[in-house]
Amino acid sequence: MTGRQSPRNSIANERALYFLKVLVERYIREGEPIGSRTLAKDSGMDLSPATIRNVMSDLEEMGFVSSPHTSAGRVPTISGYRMFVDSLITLRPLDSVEVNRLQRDLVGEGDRTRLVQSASNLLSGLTHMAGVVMIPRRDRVRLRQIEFLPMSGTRVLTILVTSDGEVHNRIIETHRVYSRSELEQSANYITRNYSGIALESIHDRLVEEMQDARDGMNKIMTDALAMADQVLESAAEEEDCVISGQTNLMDFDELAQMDRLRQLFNSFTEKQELLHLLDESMRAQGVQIFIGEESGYGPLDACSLVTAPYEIDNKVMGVLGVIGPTRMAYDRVIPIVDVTAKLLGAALKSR
Amino acid sequence: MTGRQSPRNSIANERALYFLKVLVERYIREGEPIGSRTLAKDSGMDLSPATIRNVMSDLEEMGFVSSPHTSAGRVPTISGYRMFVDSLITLRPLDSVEVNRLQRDLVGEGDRTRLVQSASNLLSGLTHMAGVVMIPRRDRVRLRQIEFLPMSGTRVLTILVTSDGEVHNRIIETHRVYSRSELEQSANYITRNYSGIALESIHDRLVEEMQDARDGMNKIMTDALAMADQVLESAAEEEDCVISGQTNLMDFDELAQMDRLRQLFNSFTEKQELLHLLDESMRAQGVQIFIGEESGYGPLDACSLVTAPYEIDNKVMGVLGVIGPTRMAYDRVIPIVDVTAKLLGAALKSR
DNA sequence: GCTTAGCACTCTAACGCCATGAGTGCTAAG
DNA sequence: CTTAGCACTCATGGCGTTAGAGTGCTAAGC
Repeated sequence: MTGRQSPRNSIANERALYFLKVLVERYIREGEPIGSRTLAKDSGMDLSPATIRNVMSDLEEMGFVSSPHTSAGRVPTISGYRMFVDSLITLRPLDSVEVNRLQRDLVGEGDRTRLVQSASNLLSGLTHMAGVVMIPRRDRVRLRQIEFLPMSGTRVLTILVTSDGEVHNRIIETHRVYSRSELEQSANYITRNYSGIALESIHDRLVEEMQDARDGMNKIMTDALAMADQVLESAAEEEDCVISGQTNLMDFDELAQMDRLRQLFNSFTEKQELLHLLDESMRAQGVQIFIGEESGYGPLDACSLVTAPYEIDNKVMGVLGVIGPTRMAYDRVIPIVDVTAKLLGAALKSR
Repeated sequence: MTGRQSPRNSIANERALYFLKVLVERYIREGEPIGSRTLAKDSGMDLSPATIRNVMSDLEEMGFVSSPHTSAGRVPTISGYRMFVDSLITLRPLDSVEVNRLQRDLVGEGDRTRLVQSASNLLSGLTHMAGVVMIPRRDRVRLRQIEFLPMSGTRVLTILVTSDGEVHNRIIETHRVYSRSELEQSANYITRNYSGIALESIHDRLVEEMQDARDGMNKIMTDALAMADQVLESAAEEEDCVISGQTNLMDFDELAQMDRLRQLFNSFTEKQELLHLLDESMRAQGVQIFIGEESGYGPLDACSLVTAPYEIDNKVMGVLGVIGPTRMAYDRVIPIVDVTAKLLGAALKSR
């Protein structure tokens, strides 16, 4: 066992990592396997290709690069990318002009939904990849007002307004026909007794009171409470995310296989698993990166996901990010995601 | 000029069209150019390939078929498809079991939006192509109720409920801060004076009254009317459509070129032009078909669009349809679209 | 002991060539 | 009008060859 074979010398190792950095940067730019000659020139260090070949051999042994076939150059492996983004990367932050423009594009959108949508658009526009913004389950949101309006037959339109100005509505089937004034009274009762209370704690109180009402044979009350509970439920389950610029992904030839692409697009429609992933990165703070199979979600195998939580008053409200090919310009994407998250938080706050 | 060259003989012509029918049917099934030998066998008529070749030559002259290159068989042209669906096609209607299943899948969805969504899903599921359902601008819909709720600062949450139970809301910037009771009064005023009136005629009345209020220096009133007008506007512009099963289209190799596909998918996100097309076919009654470039809309050049308006009480409410490759099983798709339109109409009525 | 030139080797991508076969159009005979 | 026969065209796929890029190894040089 010589030192050459398994370089534990920290200096040599550092140099190898420098070459890894150069290799990844170049590969991200060009998209083609990097040969020793190319890397020798690119590195700026005056070394011959032969030396580089030795280094590359080391890097391969460390699992950071691999070659598609005998006579091709090297490409980064997932661990290579990992090492790159964790320790080697030189970020290219946005300059103030760009930040200002971003900010300008983001404010002036009154509605929360609109704001989120435009944040997603910005992400996809800036990166030429797919942007995604998760609309969080707001857990500190309170009930503000509830309305019941009679529809045809036993149908009732229920409207729920929350403290942050979101409006949820749902059509509900009741046991008998209620008059307009009956419904109005019921709604007023509930608004009076429950407004200002956090949504998630209302349910429990409702069922409790429903029990009481049932015991007292108060059928109207039971129905009213049940209606409130239903619209509450539909308001609670509305966790969602918006994705934009999906079609940008069709331009990357590493994703150009129809079946892969199809899976990917389907996962954008399903959203379920994606939400799960985003949910996970809500706990982390700052930018988080899933490279290739790291996400553990099949359709994203050939992709990377760069996310950042956005917060209001230091409280995490949701996550946003970018989906693109594993070979993406991380040095640029990371600042973009980071800044957008901060700006979205600010924009939401000043709403 | 002999009779052969330009066959105006109606009998010969009829036979030629029969062969066109067989050719289109076969081409739709197999997807490959049809040669004279194949067609001779397929037609069931005891004729030699040579004869068929003559007929094919006629069909080519008539513009119904063409050959991709010298030694390939013939494929239908757009006019060929047109002739086929207009005069030659033998429809394969759904049997009652299928209709029942469809009906069952469609009812039980209370919400109008949900209903429309599931109709779209059904269309794409049944046809393995993309389903689209247009949510119509309801022009006979009346105002039912309006609410103004104060938000932070000068923001006001406006909620508008229409006679058919749709809820629209929007956050609006006002000139000064209004108290809860001021807003309540304004909303009550508008609800009292305008409920029961068709949405589209409200705008004119509002501006009229706004004029009067301005003359009378009644600032509160002007603001209230302006708010109502804004939420009205956003309710009016919400013409939209849902598309599902887009990714199904990736399986058709005639659409497999990335750039085309990308255009197509983008057009699904933009929707603008698509809505225009659908709007057009709202005027027609019964199933309407746009084949290839007939739609006059670039991204759909390689596609066909099969639509049918759906109606409630003989009044057209909207359009639904299917988007797929030009080479689609029209004999199956047309009945599916037709029946789904009827069922959706019925389901919406019994809402 | 690291660096490097030299060299044999490997593998892919591109190219040209050719054979194959499907299908045509035309002509002349039935 | 139908059909057999025939020459012709053209896309497709297999095959061998070449060019080029890049590697790993060895032995010499600093």
